[in-house]
Amino acid sequence: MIKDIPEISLQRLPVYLNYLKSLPEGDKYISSGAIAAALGMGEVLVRKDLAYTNSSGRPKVGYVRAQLIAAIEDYLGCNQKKNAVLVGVGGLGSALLAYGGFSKYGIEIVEAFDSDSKKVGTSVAGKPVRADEDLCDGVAGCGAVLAILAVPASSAQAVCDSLVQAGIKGILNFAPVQLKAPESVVVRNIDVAASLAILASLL
Amino acid sequence: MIKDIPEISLQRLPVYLNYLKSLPEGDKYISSGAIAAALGMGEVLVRKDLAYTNSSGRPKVGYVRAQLIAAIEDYLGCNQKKNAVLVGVGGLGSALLAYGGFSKYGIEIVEAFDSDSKKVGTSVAGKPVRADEDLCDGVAGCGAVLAILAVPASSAQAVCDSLVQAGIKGILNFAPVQLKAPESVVVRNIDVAASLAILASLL
DNA sequence: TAGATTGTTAATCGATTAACAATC
DNA sequence: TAGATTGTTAATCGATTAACAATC
Repeated sequence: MIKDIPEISLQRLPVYLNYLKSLPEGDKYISSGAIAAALGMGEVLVRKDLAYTNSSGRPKVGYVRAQLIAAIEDYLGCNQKKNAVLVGVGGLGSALLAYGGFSKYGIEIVEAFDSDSKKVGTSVAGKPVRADEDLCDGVAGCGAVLAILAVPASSAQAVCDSLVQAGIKGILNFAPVQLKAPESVVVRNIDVAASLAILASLL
Repeated sequence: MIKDIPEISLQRLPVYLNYLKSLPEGDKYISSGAIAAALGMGEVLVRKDLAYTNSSGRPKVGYVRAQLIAAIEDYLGCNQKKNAVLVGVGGLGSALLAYGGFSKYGIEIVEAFDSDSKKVGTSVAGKPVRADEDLCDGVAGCGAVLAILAVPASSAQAVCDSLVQAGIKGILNFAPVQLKAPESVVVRNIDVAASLAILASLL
């Protein structure tokens, strides 16, 4: 699914989606200007972003809110169920396993992996924790294409290699390391500490 | 501390920092080309970014690794101790309270707040959990300028208002809502589910 | 019809990259 | 000296914004 959308526009789609969903049921129509004002951005930008999702509005009235939500959800693939695995059942990993927010994007974390034999065999938030060694089998078994990497920086690259080997196509990495992976595998990073530090340095 | 650096360059500084720190002690010098190759970016970009930190290299040899680390740390304010509070001691909040990664940026989470009276009075990862009502006093008492918002979307705006009232200047928001705050308060968002959805839609 | 709003084309702005002089 | 690397200026590229025609 190669998309003709700048990644920066893509990143704004969930923001629109959350906002549109938060609107009262009664609001049938919404204009790009209203969205822009609520989110603090330019209205042309909003229209351009929305245009990528194949949604369209009516001059004078705006967009039908329900249609717009459906178009964004469709574009983001919320209706295509995707399985994910999580590696690293520490504090963050456990919290993500318990987090229900992935489902609105059609994503479910189905299995977790950890190197700690004390955790292996248990289940967290109803999801089985398996041994790192089972990663390849596990990924194949559950048909996961996505992985969340929540292990310490020191083991992140090794786990990444295993995930790639197992056939994972997208990795969301929480370890503060630049992972090396083939071009065919998409890696994105979230570094919470760095994000807070950046925020602090803007004050 | 108004910085003459594009935020996008600022965001790359922690990446350089992590990489430089990961290098073996023996490596005294490092060139922009080597950094660029390791991180998969252009070498001119690396030099431009590094130039913002007031570091400088020597033609032919490169940068002194230790100096570069010090310059980036200094620029990011890692040497100025900053206190943060965390609101919402759920799974994610607890994980962040236990996470040690903030200290390398000079940030410490000193107190937590939660609306659940069962949690109030306990401590998580050695940090006291207080009632939401104590937020204003707590922030004043510990001199925090930063806050991590890890409450459900439904209460995020109300907590944000309290944080602003309490004098917090920067908020890292994990709830999938666009917070309204005065211009003088910097808000940045991390939406893990949206990040994974975006990643998925790039596959 | 007049006015509001969309969608698109052109202009601007900012970030990245290319070219190159300086220098060690 | 020759070659590698920095730092900066100019060119390119991409994203945002402005202008405006289309339309309901």
